[in-house]
Amino acid sequence: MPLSKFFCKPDTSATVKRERRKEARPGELLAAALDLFVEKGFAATKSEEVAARAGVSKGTLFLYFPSKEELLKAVVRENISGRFKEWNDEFLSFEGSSAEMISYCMNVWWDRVGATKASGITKLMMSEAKNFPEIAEFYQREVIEPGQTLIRRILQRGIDRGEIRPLDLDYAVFTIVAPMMFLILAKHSPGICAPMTLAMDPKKYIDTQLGAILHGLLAAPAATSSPDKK
Amino acid sequence: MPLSKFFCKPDTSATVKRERRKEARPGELLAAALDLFVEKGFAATKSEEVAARAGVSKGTLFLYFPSKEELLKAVVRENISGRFKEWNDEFLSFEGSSAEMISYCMNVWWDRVGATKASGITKLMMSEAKNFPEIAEFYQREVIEPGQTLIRRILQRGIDRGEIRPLDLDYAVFTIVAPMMFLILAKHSPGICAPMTLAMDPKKYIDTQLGAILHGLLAAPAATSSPDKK
Amino acid sequence: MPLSKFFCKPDTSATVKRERRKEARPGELLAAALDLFVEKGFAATKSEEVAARAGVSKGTLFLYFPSKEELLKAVVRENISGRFKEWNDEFLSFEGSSAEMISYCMNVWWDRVGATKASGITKLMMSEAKNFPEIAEFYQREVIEPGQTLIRRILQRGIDRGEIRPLDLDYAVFTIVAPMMFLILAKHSPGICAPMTLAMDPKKYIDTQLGAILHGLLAAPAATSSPDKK
Amino acid sequence: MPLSKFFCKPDTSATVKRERRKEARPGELLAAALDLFVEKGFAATKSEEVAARAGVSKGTLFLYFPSKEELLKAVVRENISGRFKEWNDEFLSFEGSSAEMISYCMNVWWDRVGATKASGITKLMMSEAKNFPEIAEFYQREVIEPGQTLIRRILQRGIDRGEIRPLDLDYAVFTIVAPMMFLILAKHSPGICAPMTLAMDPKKYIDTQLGAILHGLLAAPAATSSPDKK
DNA sequence: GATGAATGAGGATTCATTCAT
DNA sequence: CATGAATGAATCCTCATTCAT
Repeated sequence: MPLSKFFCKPDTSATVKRERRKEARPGELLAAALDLFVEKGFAATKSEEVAARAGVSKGTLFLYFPSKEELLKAVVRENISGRFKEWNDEFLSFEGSSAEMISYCMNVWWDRVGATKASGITKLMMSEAKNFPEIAEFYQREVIEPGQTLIRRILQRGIDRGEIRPLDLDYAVFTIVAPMMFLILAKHSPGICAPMTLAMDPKKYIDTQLGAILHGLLAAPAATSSPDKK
Repeated sequence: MPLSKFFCKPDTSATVKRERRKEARPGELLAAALDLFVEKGFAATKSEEVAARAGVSKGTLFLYFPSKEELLKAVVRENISGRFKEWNDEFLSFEGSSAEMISYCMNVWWDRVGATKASGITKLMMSEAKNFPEIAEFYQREVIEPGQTLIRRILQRGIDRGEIRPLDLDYAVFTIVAPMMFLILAKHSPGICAPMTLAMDPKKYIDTQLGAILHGLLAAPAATSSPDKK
Repeated sequence: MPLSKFFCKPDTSATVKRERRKEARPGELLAAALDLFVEKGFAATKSEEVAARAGVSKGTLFLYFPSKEELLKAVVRENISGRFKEWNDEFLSFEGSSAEMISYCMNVWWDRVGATKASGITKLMMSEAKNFPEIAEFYQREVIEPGQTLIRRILQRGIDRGEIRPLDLDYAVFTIVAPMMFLILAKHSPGICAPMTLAMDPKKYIDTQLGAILHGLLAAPAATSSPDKK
Repeated sequence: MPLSKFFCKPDTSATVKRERRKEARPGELLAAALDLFVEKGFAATKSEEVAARAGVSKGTLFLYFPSKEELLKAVVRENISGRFKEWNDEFLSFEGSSAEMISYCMNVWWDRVGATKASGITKLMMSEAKNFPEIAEFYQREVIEPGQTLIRRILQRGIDRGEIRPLDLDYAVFTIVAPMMFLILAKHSPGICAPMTLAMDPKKYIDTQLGAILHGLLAAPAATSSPDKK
């Protein structure tokens, strides 16, 4: 610890560059890796590309991650928020109707996950789960299970309060989950979900789906709805 | 299950089998390639694996397809049903209610595409579209656009007949499409959609989603819920 | 198995080249590897060099050996003759004097091991034993132990017959072993043992050493030999 | 064990230790390098390991030695005793019998070289001479030639005095040299010379070999054994 | 001086593709 | 036609060396 640390004004210019970078490196590399793995797939991404996108050289990547595969693991670990407990608490104290709750749930998910880079992880797992069972299992435990549990609780609460029809929850959760997955696909694989000509607005999509999910597509005279049309 | 199964006498002589195989080679290679590309991704699949699964040697693969990439193109081309025109006609003459039509649409799609290997193509495009723009464009043209047009027509017909609420069709089609994509994901990336402990029954899933999509999740006192729309 | 095998005269020209080579490859590669590992050390030898010396390309090497390290193991395994049992039998039935036996032992060792490529293995182990303990252990078991046991028996027989002075056999074996090691060094590390100007003749060296070992360096009046000189 | 150990007061202040170390750096690096080069070979030793063992950072190593290869040269240069002239003088004035002289020679060599780190240089040259001809030549000139000349003189003196049988000196020197080389091997490549179960005592080994070399292995009735020579 | 973060040439290994058989 | 041995470009990864701090 050089004395300059005490007597000089805190390093502003030059000193910073190297030292600050050192701490920033792993993050920059993880971000670059996430981008590229999501964009091109794990196998099709060269480690040198990752390094280049992070603004460093090949060698530097391996200074921070011992192998490309460990980099992938780190990417997944890094981007899996352990935020489910926090969300759980948030929903435990939620006071509104089930419709509001579901709406809130999907919108919050979009803002905090779907719209962020973290959504790329799900896209990544879609392609790579089979190749990296160990990572897939981790993803299962950290994301899928807590997520579905959370949604299940929301629906159960709605059923208990008489706001939601009694449903087979095993399948009903997918009614909430499917649009989320669809949004991720639409974001990361444009052209797979919609014609490239349509620039989908996620918030509008969520709104529309909420309308369908909550009230159905069918027109008002609901009592008579489907059976006897013709 | 082709009709030939019922009308032709079963293959008897070995000679037949062998000659049959020779002609079947490209098809077997395409099938093997589809399986593996879907399972492990294009880049992570070795051409030798494809050959091995098709029961031929590495060299033979390149006898039928000039390169791994051409093989991918052929796989996509081969598995894209040009059946949209036929389906279109089927729906033009459909006589039931919109609810029945949507239900029929999803179930037929599942039987003819979702449940078959052809569904792998969609999974494949999810991962590889970015890497093979040429193929992606082809897929767009041959699958996405006709598919969405078909669904659009069904919904438009429903709106015209007063069976379906007036909707922004650009987004409403996703209400039908999203569950299909979700099913494909659930089939090809188990563990991404649901906990591995749940063995999802696709037909039951379709049924449940149809219930939600058509009538909404909310409980009976619907009279007050839908009117405010519009 | 093509019928040509039975009806055509055995393939002499073209057919041979490829097929014969396939079986010859591993041997050619092992020979090349032994040469180079001995010459330059394991770490300093590039796999491409090994391949080149065997007259094939880089890739071919890895067709036969999964890694450079496995190649090293194979080299050691290949060159460690399990000939000790055969030698043991040879010596069990030996009829001459102990002097003859020791002389025969060293000369035979030189002809069958020292003068052959197999001697390179010992040179190799001198440098690499520390880096590859697994291989070193194998070498211990297959070479060192049987070899020393054999020599021990020869000396014990000589002592029993009163031809050899009673000796601490643990150390006496080295009297036989050391010249062998020295010959290997002289062969594989010229300049380490003798000035480069002297082209050592191994047979002559063995003879000289046998003279020294058996009769000592000191002049004839042996009874009075060393103590009271000067 | 330098005399300073006995006459100087032990280092007390930290400052001293640190400054001492600064000056000692090159020496510590050379010592570390010798250890590691001997243990693992030149190519298999990483410069960072050398630095670490010397307790400094990678960068510091290159502050003192411009390259890994220069480090090797320095290691060899540093550890080659220029003591041959001094030894030569010692032997010129030696008064004992040839047997005593040879015994003294080997024991002194062991104490001053064999038992010290300097012996590693010989081990190092065994492995690396081929890769660094320049260093090998230096070693030749500085070690092999003076060493063998010294031994030659001892033997010649013995022959002249009638204590040693007339011998081809070119080969007779090896009778003295081989046990030395063997000791170095036994020290640095345990398991190459003897079963790992035997912890060889160098002094005892030297004694035994002297017995063999001087008097031969054969039993007493020597009168008949030596005359046939000549 | 000393450090250790960064570099990039170099070596191990893979795998699409070729081609002699 | 079919094969699979051979190839070598491409990729992962290492490590000697540099240089800003």
